[in-house]
Amino acid sequence: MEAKNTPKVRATLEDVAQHAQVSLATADRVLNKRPGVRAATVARVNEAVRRLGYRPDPSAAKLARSRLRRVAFLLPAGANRFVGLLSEQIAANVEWMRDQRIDSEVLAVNVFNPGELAKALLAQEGQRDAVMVMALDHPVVRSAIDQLTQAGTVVITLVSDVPSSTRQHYVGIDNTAAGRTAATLVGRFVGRQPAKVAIILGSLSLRDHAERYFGFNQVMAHEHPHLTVLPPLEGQDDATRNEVLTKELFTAHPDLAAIYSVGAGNGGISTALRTSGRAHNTVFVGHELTPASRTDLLDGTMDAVINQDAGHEIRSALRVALAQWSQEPVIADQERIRIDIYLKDNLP
Amino acid sequence: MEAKNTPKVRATLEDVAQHAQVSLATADRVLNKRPGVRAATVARVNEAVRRLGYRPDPSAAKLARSRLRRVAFLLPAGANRFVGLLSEQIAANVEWMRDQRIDSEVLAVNVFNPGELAKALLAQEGQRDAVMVMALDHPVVRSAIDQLTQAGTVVITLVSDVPSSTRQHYVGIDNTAAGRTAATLVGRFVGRQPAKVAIILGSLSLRDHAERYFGFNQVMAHEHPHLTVLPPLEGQDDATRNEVLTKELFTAHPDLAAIYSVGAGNGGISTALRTSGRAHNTVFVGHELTPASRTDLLDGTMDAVINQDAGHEIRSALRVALAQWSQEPVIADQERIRIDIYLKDNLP
DNA sequence: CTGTTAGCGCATTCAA
DNA sequence: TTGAATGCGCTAACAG
Repeated sequence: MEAKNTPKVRATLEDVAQHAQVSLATADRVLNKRPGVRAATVARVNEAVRRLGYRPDPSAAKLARSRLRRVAFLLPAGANRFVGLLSEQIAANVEWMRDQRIDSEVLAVNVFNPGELAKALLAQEGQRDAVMVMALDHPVVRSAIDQLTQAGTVVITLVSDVPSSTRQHYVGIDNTAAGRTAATLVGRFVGRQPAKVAIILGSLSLRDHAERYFGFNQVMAHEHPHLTVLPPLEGQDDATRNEVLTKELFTAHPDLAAIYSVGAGNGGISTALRTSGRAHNTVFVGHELTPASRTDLLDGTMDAVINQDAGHEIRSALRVALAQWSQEPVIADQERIRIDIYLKDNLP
Repeated sequence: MEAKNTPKVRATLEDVAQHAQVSLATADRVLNKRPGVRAATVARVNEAVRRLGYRPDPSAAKLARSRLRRVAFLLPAGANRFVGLLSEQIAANVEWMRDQRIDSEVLAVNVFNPGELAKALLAQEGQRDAVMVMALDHPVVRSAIDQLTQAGTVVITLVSDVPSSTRQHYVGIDNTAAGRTAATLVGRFVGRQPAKVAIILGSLSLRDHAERYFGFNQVMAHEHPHLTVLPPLEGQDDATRNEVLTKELFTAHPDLAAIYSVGAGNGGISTALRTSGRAHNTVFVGHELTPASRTDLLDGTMDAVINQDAGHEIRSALRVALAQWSQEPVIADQERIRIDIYLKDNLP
């Protein structure tokens, strides 16, 4: 059961250099893709790397490196609980980042304005080794991302993807699957009798919201045809607006059986449910585990919360960046962000 | 938003030594709790560590260390799918372990025999820096664990805990909560009409099974009183036995509404459900995501799978050990093993 | 009980 | 375009 295929004594860059008949410095140059080495030499070194199964020792590399890698997190400005969690997790990982020779900074950006976001992105060119961005999927933003990656900056999209861009990686959940998951929960919790289901979301122009909505409808249509899905209501992720929308919903559809909240601002929905005395007989499924949604889950106002772990997302983004810079290995299934389902019973 | 409280330039052991007026070697001795230093000197060094906010650089420490830390994984012998997943994950992490100066070995033990397990544990004394064990909670085992930790070996229980022992850490889920989670799923999926629910488990003498059973009953009794929970059936985690038990269940209770499978051997239950044509109208909730349970979920035979991520458990155990040995930081919420709920829609 | 010293494997000047 | 030399922060062997 032991790892017998990996040699007990690891090849060093020095070994590679010897086998390739070059100096340590040259070997290092080709390893780190630095210019100023003849093509033939590059080939020789790479061949030696292959033959020896060389992989750099991350510890040695970090110790020797003087310069810190600079990374920027571009997060939406404004008070969104989930974004707050992301910031907290960034803060919680500064020590670890120091150990990894990473220096990070959080920049608040008005994400809803594509122009501003693009400007903020472009301002990072040359300033950072990586930028992690919770982006709006818009042509202007896409092109800014592309320009950044051209310039050699690692770009990682966070939570909401910009799939058509050249970003190196997306860290976040599959939002269509998340929508489907919500639908199954709602469908099974409501039961077999015909009923109405409402959807409240921030805006259909947000990629993640649109995808969740799509997934939700898919499953509803195919697997729960006895349930009627009402037209989606856009509350701009605002609790106050959501509260109003929810109340209107109740008057228009006294027989409403369930609500799926796609975005933020769940507090408003909870309030409406509670004040109207319908908290326990309306199925309410929403996203993101926060102190508020946790309470709602425990007191029965919410029935399930679908979550993406902010801590995992931050660490994953960082690990992926590290892997891009060096030749460090990435454990694929460790970097897959899961769609967590929380009931009152399995809260962390 | 930047980390302004942590100094840009990190204190080194050398700095600590200077401030404490000792040599590097002595500083290192007290840092690593090695003997042969006067109490007064120890105090001076520790004071300097505190004042400077010193934390060792893990990269430097790993680079300098020649000896590998030796860890043993003691896993149940015999073909259990989940245990297989654990082994796979160990294998998948050998590269990473090498980077961390860890050398691991997997030992198959007959876990159901306390004497054998204890013997295997004791055999590790002096041989390993840490042992990760999927243990049976039994006095003989507990005392073996205690003896190991006395000897300075880090012991980490995996998947099933031995709480009364002096093991440094438990890596696994809260099984009572997992049982509660299962109950809520079953309760909500079955609906409001009175019905019967069956429980199949490996053995009530296994701590994790007993805890899940307990949690399940708790929630059933308090929140779903209209559901009748039948006496638990013990199938020894064996698929064949479970199939027989399930068939007997159907003849004895033609109106059975749900089955909660606490342990392994779900294949037998699925087979019984399918051959009797009840796969889609019996709620079936079980544990551990394997290729088989994944299929059952997708074809509707299973309704939910409660999982603990084998990969996370292995990496967590390793990280915790690393933290015990050195002063490396542990990110608490990263080490909490979550109770994952999988429906057909959020499969990874 | 304490100090001196020599690397660990790589990044990074500075020369050639 | 390439090489030699230095040092990152720590561990560990060796001296006293």
